[in-house]
Parts: sequence; structure tokens; C-alpha cells
Amino acid sequence: MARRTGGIRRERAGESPEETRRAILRTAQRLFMEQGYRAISTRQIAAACGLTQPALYHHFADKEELYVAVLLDNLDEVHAGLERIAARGGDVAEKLRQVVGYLPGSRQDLTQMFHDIQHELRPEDSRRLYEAFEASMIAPLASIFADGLRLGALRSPERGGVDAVTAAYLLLHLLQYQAGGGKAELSGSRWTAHRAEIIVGLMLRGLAEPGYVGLEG
Amino acid sequence: MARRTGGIRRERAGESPEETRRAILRTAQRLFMEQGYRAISTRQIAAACGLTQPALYHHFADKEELYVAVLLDNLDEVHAGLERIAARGGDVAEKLRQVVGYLPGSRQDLTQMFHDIQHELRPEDSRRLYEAFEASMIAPLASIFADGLRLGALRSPERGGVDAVTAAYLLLHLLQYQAGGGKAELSGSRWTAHRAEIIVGLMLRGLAEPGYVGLEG
DNA sequence: CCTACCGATCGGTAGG
DNA sequence: CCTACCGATCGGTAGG
Repeated sequence: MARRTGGIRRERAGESPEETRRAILRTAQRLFMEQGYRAISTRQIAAACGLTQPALYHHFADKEELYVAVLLDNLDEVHAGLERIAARGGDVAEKLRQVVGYLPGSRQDLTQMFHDIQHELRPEDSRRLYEAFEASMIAPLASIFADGLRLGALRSPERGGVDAVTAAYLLLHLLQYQAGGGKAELSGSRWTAHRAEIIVGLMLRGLAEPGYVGLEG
Repeated sequence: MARRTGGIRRERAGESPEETRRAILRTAQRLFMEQGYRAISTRQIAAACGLTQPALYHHFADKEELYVAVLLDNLDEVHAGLERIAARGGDVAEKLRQVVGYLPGSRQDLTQMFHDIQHELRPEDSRRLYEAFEASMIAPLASIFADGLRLGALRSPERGGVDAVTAAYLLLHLLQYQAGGGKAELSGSRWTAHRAEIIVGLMLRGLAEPGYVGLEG
């Protein structure tokens, strides 16, 4: 990419353009995920990187391209983590516990992301990101549930269960659960384990007593 | 409120200030719920009401006060609906089915609302709305689950279940579920009934086969 | 990667 | 409830 002849010197901090680009991506990821696309200005991102705002446009064509790059980066990382979990041994319950423990740590505010995809982006970017979301998150989660269905651990749709893709979406919604609706922001491994047990317990056994009836199917 | 003497005439459309205020609230509710607080400008709201933008400030002190009024109105309406369902007869499963059928129709985009409460409002408004949310939505839902726990239809926390408030939060997360993650936007009563059965089935029975083990508690 | 600057739009105010 | 307007901030560009 860069010409070798002469060696391009960089006077300021010794950072290459690639390092600057990565610093912008890292900073923008944090800000966008915390506040959303619209609430974060290009000037805020630049200032947090120690740059002026027009400098951003040397690395990204416009604000939306930067945001798309941030989201695709996020989805790639999450995809790798989920595939790793799906490939490991263990039964459905154990894999789900690991998924629940893994996803909240991955700086992914799905709620925020979906709002922006649906409301702030150009249609072609919206489509592209939705496809990346399905490939990176829905597909690996659905493969875990498909295993459970195949092995007979989960009820098939004919027996009152749901298909693997539906199960993946339901799990993603439950993953939004934090104690007190996100108000208290408890943390620590004890809470993390408790939360995992609540979500996995609901997903697999539900809340009713075994003898309870009142459901069709 | 208005003085009687002489009779205040209104030349334009015969609408009283109260009617104008209600029209603003109705219009703002639709726009804010669809797009979010930040994405909707006071000029858009005014134009949709057939007013100029400064006219809004005759009825509301500022944009945030209008938004708070919109959210409190919404929560009041939802509260009435949920209390009605909670007070009716029927077991837990039937009440939950009615809740699931009722809530999506109530123009409440919880995701949007929570984002704005957490990120866009002054702390005192944020606190006030969170309390209204707990009183209007969590409390009636928790009372349904508390009934189920008391009657022995639901597992107590000691038996691997969850408390009533936690159950209310989990249900609210599941209510965000729409086919395909909100992409396809299916509708019709057949889909509504199917969705209710999926969510209530998951809440009460989970997805595992009855004989499946691998869970603690 | 900087300084300087553009037009557009924002929430809100003045004054009638 | 209007016209007229304010200062602030937005995303993005020119030119070096």
C-alpha cells in the first residue's frame, strides 16, 4: 500500500495510518454502543482520539461508513466467540450457560444496534448489517438449538416447541435481561452465574410446576 | 380556567387550547415512539399538527416536557389495560396470553423508551419515568406471577423458579419478540395467536423435553 | 492531518 | 398563535 522508497516518516506520535484507523474504530465503537449513532457527533469521536474532526474523513468516507465498520467489527468478534462455544463439547444447557456468560461482556448493545439499523442508516447498509447479524449471531445460536432438537433434548415444534431459529431470537431477547431492568447494573461473577441460571432455566424448563396444565400442544 | 366574560372567540379552526394540546400529544406520541426523542424535531411535530414550531412552546415548556407528558400518557393507558387483565378470571396461562395479545398493540416501543430514559432525559425526569414504568407495567405483571406462585402453578425460587418481579421483567423482554426479529413485520390475528403461544409456552414450560436433565435446582 | 469555513438544522426566545 | 430571529452544533468540504 505505502511506497517503500525513502520511508514515510511520521513526526507526531509515530502512529501509522492503520493504527490511527484502528484507534478511531475502537473509540467510535465505545461511544456509539453507549449512546447510539445519532447522539454521538463526529467531533466527539475525533476529540476522544486526539484528532480534529476533518481528519476522520481521511479514514472514512462519512459518519455512516465509520458506523458500519464499527458494527461489522463487533459482529465479527461476536461471531468468533459464539462459534467457539457452539463447537465445544457439552449439552445444550451447558452451551447456553456459556453463551449467556459470554455475550453481555461483548460490548454489544443489541437494542441500540437494531434501533440504528432500522432508523438511521441507508437502506443498503441496513440490509447488509441485518445479513451480517443473522450470519454472526443467529446462525451459531440456532446451530446449538438444532443440536438439542436433533438429540431429542428439546421439544420439536410438533410437540409444542419451536424451531431452532425462533429459539435463537427468543434467547437473544432474554439476554437483554439485567437485574432490575438495567437500573442497578449489578455485576460480579456471582450475579453473572445467577443470571445465566435464570435465563437458561427459563429457556429450558420454563417457570411452571411440572404438573401444571393449561397449555395447548 | 378561561374567563367567561365576553366569551373568548377563536377564529381559526374552532379548536380550544385543550384540543390543540391533545393534538400535539397525540402527534408527538406517534413520532417519538416511531423514531425516538432525538430523531424527531420540534418543527416536525409542529408541522404534523399544522402549527408553527414556536407555537408548541405555548403548551409545553420545552421539548423534554412534551416527551415526558407523552410517555406518562402511554404508561397510564398501558397500566389500565394490564390491571384490567390482571383482575379478570382465568389461570396464569390465560392471563399471560391476554397480556401478550394486548401489549404489542399499545404503541409502546419499550426499547425506544428505555434508551431515551437512560440517555436523553434530565436525571429527575429519568427517575420519575422509571418509577412510573415500575408502577404501570412491572407491578401488574408481577401480581399475575405472584398469583401463580401463591396457587402453586409456578415454581418458587427455592424450586428453581424466579420471584414475581423477575418474571415480569423476563416477560417484558420476551414481548419484544417479533417474527424474524422485527424484519418481516407479519401481522394478523393468526400470527398474533401463534406468537402468544410461543411466548407463553416458553415462559411456562420452556423448550426442553420433560425428561431432560442438566439443570441445577 | 491541520485551519478555516460552508449550508442546514437544531431548541428556544422576542415581541406582538 | 404568528413572523422573525438567536446562538449552537451538526456533517462535510476546500485547500494546503
